[in-house]
Amino acid sequence: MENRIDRIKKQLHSASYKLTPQREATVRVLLENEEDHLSAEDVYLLVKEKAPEIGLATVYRTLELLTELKVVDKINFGDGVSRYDLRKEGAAHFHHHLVCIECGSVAEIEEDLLEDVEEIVESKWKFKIKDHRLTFHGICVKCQEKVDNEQEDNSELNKV
Amino acid sequence: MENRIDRIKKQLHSASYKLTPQREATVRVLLENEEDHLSAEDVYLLVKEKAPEIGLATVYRTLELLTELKVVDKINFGDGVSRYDLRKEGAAHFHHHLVCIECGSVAEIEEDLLEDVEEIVESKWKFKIKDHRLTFHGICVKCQEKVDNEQEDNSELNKV
DNA sequence: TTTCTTGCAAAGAGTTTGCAGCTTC
DNA sequence: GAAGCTGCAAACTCTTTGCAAGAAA
Repeated sequence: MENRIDRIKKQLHSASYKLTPQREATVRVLLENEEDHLSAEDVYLLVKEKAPEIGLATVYRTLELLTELKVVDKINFGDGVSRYDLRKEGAAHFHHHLVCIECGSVAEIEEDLLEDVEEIVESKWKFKIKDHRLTFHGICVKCQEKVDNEQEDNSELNKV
Repeated sequence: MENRIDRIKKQLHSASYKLTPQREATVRVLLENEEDHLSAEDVYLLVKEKAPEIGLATVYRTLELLTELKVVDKINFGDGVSRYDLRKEGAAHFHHHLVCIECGSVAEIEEDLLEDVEEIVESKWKFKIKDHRLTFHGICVKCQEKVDNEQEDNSELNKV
């Protein structure tokens, strides 16, 4: 993890920004919660635990900065808040998401899967693709099992 | 177009809603600007031309209603505003978008293209897909040509 | 010193809500 | 006249900005 911090520090420096304590605390929170899709507010609350004097505006400014440097990706699942997702190192493409419409959980797909599709789009629409956003909305395994169990329960009840 | 209004009217009725003059005006604006990706404000301004007394809140309420009935899809290209996109009749899947990072134009792709990908996702991640959002960010044909011309201009200049 | 960065508070943008009045059945 | 719908204004949420003070080069 320290290496990643160092690399991010270099990225900041090469764009003439500093890795201030506030920025570092913010980056650490993102690294420690890599699996989650935190909103600015979420990040703020977590950073506050390490650096209580930090202001929400600083968090917003840092997240904006990290987005600009492509350290994180700003995503939006349609719930009115922007979320920030650490970009995997060396990942050529932005990963995809599976959003469960039952429980709201968000899973990530690292695999590209879009190579063929992008090829078609570039040749057929003459569109030079730089980035993509792919989100599937549906029902996660857990919620599917939940429904199955309920149906089972109901049939049990009907027997009685 | 009248048929589509009629069908939307029926959809509303079957959910016990009425097609009031304000709602009809809103739907007509959406039909007349099917190619665009209007924000609530955009819709409001256009509706005001037909029905000047309409309020912004009514437009928001109508768009929410239409989203609920799946007449329109609410989308977000990350610029802070929600946009509303009329769902194509009979379209099994939500269409895709090509957003130009130069000029901001948004083109639509009707083709599904994701059949194979969805199959993989459903079997490998056991995720029951209900809907998807796919947006490519890149450079549209026009802006590519613009860049080409500029480069040409520059080389012309260099000659002199 | 000069430049960058921060925290705070205020402002801004987009959206939602409460409510009284108006329609419609 | 009950139920649904509307316009208006106020409220709310998320995000950005202005500014004086602080930290770093």
